[in-house]
Amino acid sequence: MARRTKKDAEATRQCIINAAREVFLTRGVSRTTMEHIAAQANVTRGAVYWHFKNKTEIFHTMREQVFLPLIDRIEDTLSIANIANSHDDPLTQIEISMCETLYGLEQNVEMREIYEIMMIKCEYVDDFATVLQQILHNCSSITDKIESAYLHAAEKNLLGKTLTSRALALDTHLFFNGLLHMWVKDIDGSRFRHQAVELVKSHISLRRKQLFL
Amino acid sequence: MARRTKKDAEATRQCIINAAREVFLTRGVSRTTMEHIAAQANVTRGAVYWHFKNKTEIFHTMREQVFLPLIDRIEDTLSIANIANSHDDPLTQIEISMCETLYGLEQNVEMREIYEIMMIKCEYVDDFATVLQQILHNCSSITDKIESAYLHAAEKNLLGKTLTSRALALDTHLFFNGLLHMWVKDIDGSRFRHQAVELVKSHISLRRKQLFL
DNA sequence: TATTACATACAAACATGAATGTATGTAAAC
DNA sequence: GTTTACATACATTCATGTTTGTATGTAATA
Repeated sequence: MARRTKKDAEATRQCIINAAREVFLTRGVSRTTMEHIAAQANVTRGAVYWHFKNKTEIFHTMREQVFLPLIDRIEDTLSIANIANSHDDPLTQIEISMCETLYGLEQNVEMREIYEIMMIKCEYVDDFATVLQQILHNCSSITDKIESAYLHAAEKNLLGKTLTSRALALDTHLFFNGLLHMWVKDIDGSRFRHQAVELVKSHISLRRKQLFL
Repeated sequence: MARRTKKDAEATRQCIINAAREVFLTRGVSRTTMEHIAAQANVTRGAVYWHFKNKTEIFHTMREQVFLPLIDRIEDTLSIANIANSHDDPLTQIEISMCETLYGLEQNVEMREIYEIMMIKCEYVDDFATVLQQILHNCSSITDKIESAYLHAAEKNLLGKTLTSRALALDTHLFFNGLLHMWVKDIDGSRFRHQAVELVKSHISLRRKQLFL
């Protein structure tokens, strides 16, 4: 086949990224070869090497395409401005933020698959070690956002316990991190997925001050 | 080199397992070759193939050697008999169980490394997919144990909130799962490791009924 | 408008280096 | 003497990256 138009080329490129995601998911990142990706995308390795330097570059591109917007959205939902302007109280906002992510996982196949790849189909060594650093950085950032939401909640006297907002935020973040991991590992959906939202609500309600004691 | 005594052979075998762990940690499981392992153990591939069928078998052996006893210990600490007989209350028992695991991670290099390998240096596909199932099974079991501990706590009127023991147990388990993940990923120890025990205590104290309201 | 010159988007072939598993050799233990 | 515990050598497969070939798009030129 000969040269295609720019639009076609871009389609090919995206096709390769999608193919990579599918193969990564079934074979794991390390065991996936350029040939696997090419075959899945119905092109030759030549095409793949034309668009990407190597497998690592495909991985990073794939990740950034779905993951970074996602992080942005979470951070946005939990931003101070959003918390302050919302008609929901801060605790509900935290709850909503987590539920939205879960909803995204349920609805968006790409997102679900990339999460799965990053959690249990990828080895964080060499070129991939930097991703870990980015993840840690994102975690810090999100925890900070949650903390400030809890601070707001404390100001509004919504919290029942005397833990610091920092401790609450870390606890929430670790809970949600654990939940996402189990959500992904629970492939058949029987153990966690069906009750994930309930678990989030329980988690938040544990923090809420009980009225009418 | 020629034939050694049985004792020597067993030492060689263990040496290979240790070598594998070290190489898995730095190179990831997939990218580790039999040659890498052999070199690290100061033997040839011949020796490795004599003791193990292939890399997967080494991995499973390594994992079972450290991980299974660990699970047993956690389950033991949280067993009904232990909870009932202890002079500590059930909530403290849960706290102790988690702290003991953290202490183990801090003290035991092998345990720490294997955790790290299993969490971020291994792709759960093909032969390794079964490990995921085992992990899920262990998780269920531990969550059940935590739940029964919370039930005891409820009976003793130690809990502050009206959540079910099941919900509390799942929340705790997810929290701890998330904590372990961050503990492992936080290689330089600056973000989580130093405050891990505090986080566990905060988590439990959130559940405890406040006296003198 | 037609021609020219070049860049683009691949396919196909090639060269090289691993990595695996197996087969064979061997010396010492039992 | 036989088995054990390896080391060494071999055959084969696989994956990578590069190079080369080529048909077409595209833009400048005349």
